[in-house]
Amino acid sequence: MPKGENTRKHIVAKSAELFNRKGYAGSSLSDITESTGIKKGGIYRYFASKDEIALEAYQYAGGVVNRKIQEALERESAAMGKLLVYLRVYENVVEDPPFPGGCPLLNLATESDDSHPVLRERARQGMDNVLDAMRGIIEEGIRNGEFREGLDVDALATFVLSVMEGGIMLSKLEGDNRHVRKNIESLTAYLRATCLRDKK
Amino acid sequence: MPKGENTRKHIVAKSAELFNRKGYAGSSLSDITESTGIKKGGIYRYFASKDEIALEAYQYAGGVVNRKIQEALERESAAMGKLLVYLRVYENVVEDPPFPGGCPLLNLATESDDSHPVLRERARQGMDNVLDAMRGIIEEGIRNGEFREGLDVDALATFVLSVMEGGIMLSKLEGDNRHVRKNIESLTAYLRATCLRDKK
DNA sequence: AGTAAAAGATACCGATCGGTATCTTTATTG
DNA sequence: CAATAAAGATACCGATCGGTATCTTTTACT
Repeated sequence: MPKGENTRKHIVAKSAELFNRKGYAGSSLSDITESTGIKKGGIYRYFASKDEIALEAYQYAGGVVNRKIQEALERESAAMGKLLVYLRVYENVVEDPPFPGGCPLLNLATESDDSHPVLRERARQGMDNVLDAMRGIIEEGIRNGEFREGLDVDALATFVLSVMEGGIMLSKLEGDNRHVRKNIESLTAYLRATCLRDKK
Repeated sequence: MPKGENTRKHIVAKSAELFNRKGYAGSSLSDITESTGIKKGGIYRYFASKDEIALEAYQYAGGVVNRKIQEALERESAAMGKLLVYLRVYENVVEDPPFPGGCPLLNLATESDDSHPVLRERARQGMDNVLDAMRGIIEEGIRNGEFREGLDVDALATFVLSVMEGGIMLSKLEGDNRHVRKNIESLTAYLRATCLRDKK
């Protein structure tokens, strides 16, 4: 374990917070040197460009959030409970988000979709991963009889992720978790009313 | 009507496209001079700072979208139809958004919430306006018997706006309108199942 | 047509941008 | 402990940033 590996990880971790808070264009190399305590010379030893840092940073941020989701998923058995986990992780976005700055996917997607193809591709991968995971949960739910058959799996995954991301945006903007929380309730009602096999 | 008024509007209109596509931090004064064809000297005659341009630009972009929504609302009589209008306006976000760059509220909110208090305040106003309008539609729906009584008005407005914004984000990122479209169907099912008084 | 005011272009400001070359310090290894 | 390599700081690069002072052109009014 070479000495510099820790430095590299430190740069990635600190930059990830910066990028996720202030965006790619809104974060400068000087911001990075300031928050890491490492001068430019030290940073460019490990990364070839700001893009390269950002790519790893968002990967890292996504990984942190994903780990927390996986942990919470293990505590759920029902498919419905698992889908709701994605929203519950952001239940306290305002004061205690799973990663500082909120949802990395939301932040990266909205910033990059019209301007930065490379970062956009990273965002798209993140989206695909989440949608895939959700589809797996839904299909499992259908297989074991929790969800009705004939359910539009793609549409439900899209719906859950949309409600989650939209709620995060609103709650962060208002500075109040009520939007995410109300969405958890509304989505619960939706799943009960139109997805469950035996309506309880 | 002084000559310069047109110039001013021209600057606002062009800057709005820029900001909504590439963000506030991602758009430079040079970008504005380039897209407007007006040099810096001309621009700073009408605006004191980049912030001031951005403020008016997002106001303008929101106004354009809002006008299209109002027009579509007039063609709907039922509350449910009216709520769905907000999503339908973005039915073709990818190739034909109501404003270039997608939803100004979504873009401004995600960029400004952790970094730019002034722009964030503008975004919050936009959010409040939309939620207010939706609440009005819902209350009207309850009053005339279309929606059941006891409906959580705030929660429903939050839910509709969340599904809309989340779908826009996903569709823009994937470059495919399917997310917004599927959300229209899912939301329709939700409204039918849990909000309508007489389930049809 | 002449004149004053409004509009806009040119040229410049210091600061910061992303990035690099080079030097010094710190670790690692024989 | 000396030699060597890895790590990081310093100092600099040209370009661009947001913003301004000044000059020229166009427009409007008498």
